Amino acid sequence: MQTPKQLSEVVREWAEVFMHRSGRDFKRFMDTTGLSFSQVNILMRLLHGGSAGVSEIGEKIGVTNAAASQAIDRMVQMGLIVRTEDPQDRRAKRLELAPKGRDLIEKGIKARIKWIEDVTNSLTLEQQEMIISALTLLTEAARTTED
Amino acid sequence: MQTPKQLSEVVREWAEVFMHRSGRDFKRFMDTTGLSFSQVNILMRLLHGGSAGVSEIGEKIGVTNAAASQAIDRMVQMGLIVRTEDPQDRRAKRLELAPKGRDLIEKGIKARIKWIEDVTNSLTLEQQEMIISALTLLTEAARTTED
DNA sequence: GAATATATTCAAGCCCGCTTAACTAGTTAA
DNA sequence: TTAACTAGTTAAGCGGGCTTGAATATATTC
Repeated sequence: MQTPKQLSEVVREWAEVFMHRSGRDFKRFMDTTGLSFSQVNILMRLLHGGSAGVSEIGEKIGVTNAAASQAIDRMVQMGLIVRTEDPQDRRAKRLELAPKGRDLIEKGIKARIKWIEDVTNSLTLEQQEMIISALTLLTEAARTTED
Repeated sequence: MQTPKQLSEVVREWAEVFMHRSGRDFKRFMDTTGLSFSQVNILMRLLHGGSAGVSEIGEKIGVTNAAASQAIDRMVQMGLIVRTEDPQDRRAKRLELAPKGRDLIEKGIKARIKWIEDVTNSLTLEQQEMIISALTLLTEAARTTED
């Protein structure tokens, strides 16, 4: 067994547990907020990538511009997203998270990972330190290769 | 800054990156397989928890028994799930992943985490070892507190 | 064994997100 | 300044997953 193979195996098992457990929480989040799968995806993208245009978002989440426009419009009316005209190109709109939207999606993420905190609380400080180092490393590495 | 606070912060950032990146792949997986959000959830649950009954699954993924029954039936016809009568209670059905279904959902998971492998490949062996240890720890801890 | 409860399925209909196609407005270029 | 192109919105309609309520079959209880 080589290290790379072990690593991919470990990642796979971790992902399996993670996806399994966050699935139900994700559904509950959609139900309680009244947001669709695509809408949550949009909020996540805005949280992570800052501002963006309508068609850019549609392309990223895999729907038509029309669908993206509709999904966004609903969230603008809910006060989750701020839609302003792009001063450079007045055809285009610039979309950003409103404070309310940022708060909502961050709360959603927190709810989906709360069980991890519960799990890590039962570990020793040394183990927690190791996990901090490892996840920091992973996060930073991931951010250097953004899409 | 206490260690617990750092840890939760690190976990939150990691989760944010993870969810952001797997969102698009998840959508693509649904589109290419023709499966709904609930159906993927069901496959994930069967992969993780072994066999289960219809209403048990409905409850776990947050829909009515009727909805679960329908979603499952479609996947039985697709050959993804095996539905057999429970010998103990012939009213009940026992659902299990068919080999085809197991294969499909495992491929889906792999596709959703491929970017992690790409990311970790650029790390040193020592760093990889640390990540292996940390994720193994997390996975095992999570499994001791199953829902 | 009659009544009640449980597990699942069936049937009808609703709701909502998505797509296509048309439309508006603004930009670019000849 | 006209034509072609781009960004976004709007409108109409479709499809599919969901819910409710009834139906079927088996278990349990008295």
